Amino acid sequence: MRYSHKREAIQEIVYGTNSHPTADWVFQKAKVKIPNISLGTVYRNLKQLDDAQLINTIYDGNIARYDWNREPHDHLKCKICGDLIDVQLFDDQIRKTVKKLYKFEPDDVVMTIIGTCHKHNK
Amino acid sequence: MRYSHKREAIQEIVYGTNSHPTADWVFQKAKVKIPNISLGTVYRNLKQLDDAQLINTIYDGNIARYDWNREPHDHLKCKICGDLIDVQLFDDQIRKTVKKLYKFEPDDVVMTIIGTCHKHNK
DNA sequence: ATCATAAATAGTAATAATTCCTATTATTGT
DNA sequence: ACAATAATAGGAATTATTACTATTTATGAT
Ligand SMILES: [Mn+2]
Ligand SMILES: [Mn+2]
Ligand SMILES: [Zn+2]
Ligand SMILES: [Zn+2]
Repeated sequence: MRYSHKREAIQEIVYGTNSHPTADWVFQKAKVKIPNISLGTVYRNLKQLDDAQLINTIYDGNIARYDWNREPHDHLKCKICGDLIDVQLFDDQIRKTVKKLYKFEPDDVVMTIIGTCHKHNK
Repeated sequence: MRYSHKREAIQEIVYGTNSHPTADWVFQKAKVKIPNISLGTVYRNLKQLDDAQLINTIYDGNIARYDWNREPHDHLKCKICGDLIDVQLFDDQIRKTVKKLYKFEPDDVVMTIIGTCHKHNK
């Protein structure tokens, strides 16, 4: 993978937010710095960054979001404000369980807890 | 929600498989019994059945799949054959943890374990 | 620095999944 | 049987994403 000015900018944008942005959000941000960038370039580079293990792709319903955080972690999704919040839970036991009980070799545990975040406590 | 012949057929198709079918798969099956059914009708009715809590919608990457199994459960996704397998894990502790640690009111825990299923053991 | 090679890009077309629209049809209560 | 209106077919529209291709750019070798 050859160096590219645009890929660097795209990576910086993803690394600069905790909001798990969509491709289009990254595109809008990128346009401010690089007015002639195209959405296809954003998608291509996000995919390359994912392939290179520099970012993660997560699916929020049927839309892809990107995450700089490569540590194994889970997400809380607030059904009121839509926020995705990072949480660190322990799923070592889960991995062991599926391996023993289902003869399934786990690779990655993807967990999202849907509910209501602290901002909406009355 | 008024009775409809087609909705009943769609529900029966989803209830008749463990494969977590896509809308298009349901559409293909439905066409055998009801040749003039349209894909829009399948989507509309799957949504209504979900709203009526008769089926569940799950997202496999960025594609919607439908599940007759309304019991809280998780899925193993095999990255080789693509199969989605039902598993019952315990997430009571997870619910308590996010409630206490993150003041987050959990509603639903969605968990998918990606890996390799038993069929591919050498 | 010049050049050659191929990766990266813009701009646009194409695809895939899903939703929307509207004239017609079917269900249901009276 | 009839009226009210939910459901439907068929097609258009939308949204997210990928593919195509002529041009530009990075990079290593001369
Ligand atoms: Mn995250
Ligand atoms: Mn299931
Ligand atoms: Zn919230
Ligand atoms: Zn498998």
